[in-house]
Amino acid sequence: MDDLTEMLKGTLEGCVLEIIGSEETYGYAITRQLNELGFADVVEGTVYTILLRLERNKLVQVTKRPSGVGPPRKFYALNEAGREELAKFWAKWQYVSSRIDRLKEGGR
Amino acid sequence: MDDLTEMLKGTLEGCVLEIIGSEETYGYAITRQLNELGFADVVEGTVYTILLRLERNKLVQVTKRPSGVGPPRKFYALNEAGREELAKFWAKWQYVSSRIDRLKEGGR
DNA sequence: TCCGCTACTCGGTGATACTGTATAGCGGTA
DNA sequence: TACCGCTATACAGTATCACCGAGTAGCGGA
Repeated sequence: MDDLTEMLKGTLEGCVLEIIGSEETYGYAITRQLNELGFADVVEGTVYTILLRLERNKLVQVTKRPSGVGPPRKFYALNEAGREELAKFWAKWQYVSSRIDRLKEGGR
Repeated sequence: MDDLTEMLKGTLEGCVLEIIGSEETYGYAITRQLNELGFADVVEGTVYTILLRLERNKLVQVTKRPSGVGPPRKFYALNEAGREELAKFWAKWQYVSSRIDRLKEGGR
């Protein structure tokens, strides 16, 4: 599948929120998870910018822990604001994707 | 529904392509159609920038026709390259939306 | 000692939708 | 006549986002 970056704008952050929401985890692992999910071209730099933004917007709680296999990891967990943001994201996604699917089916 | 602009990045252009593909039409009418579809906050300026981009990228054929109720209209129709681009857009949409839905359902 | 994997940071880029303003044709009305 | 509202397009500037590339750094194995 060729370049998906434009289509991921506005949704990749939500995906990261969802991943964090289901389990406390860190940037490098999130990148690997996204790759396995089918977003093969998403690289570390992209995920880290999203994570720093989430931190700056106070949607996550951050805990640094030693790794054993490399530098320390920054673990992320959603706080209350983060959970609200995630719910809003899925509401938007539901709204937008249903309307685009309707357009696709010629329903208008 | 609050601001959808970020989520529409990368998809709004495809929606415009789809609308043009189903019927030769013009900017103002496309805006009204998008509004009725549920994209209530999309305004003329946004659609015109997309149309000018499509024209610049040679994905559409343009015909100017008098209106009777106002200034002349620029009617847009897809050419062969436009139809290919539209097919690619729907393939990407299918790919991305199915993966996001899977993430949403916790399938990973 | 070097390489590869793990792990994070940060300045800069390109694409996209949006904002705001300007221009302009047409009909109705005060 | 003057004005307003609807129709219709264009365009310069802005914000946001994902991405790129380079840098820093810990750890283990060849």
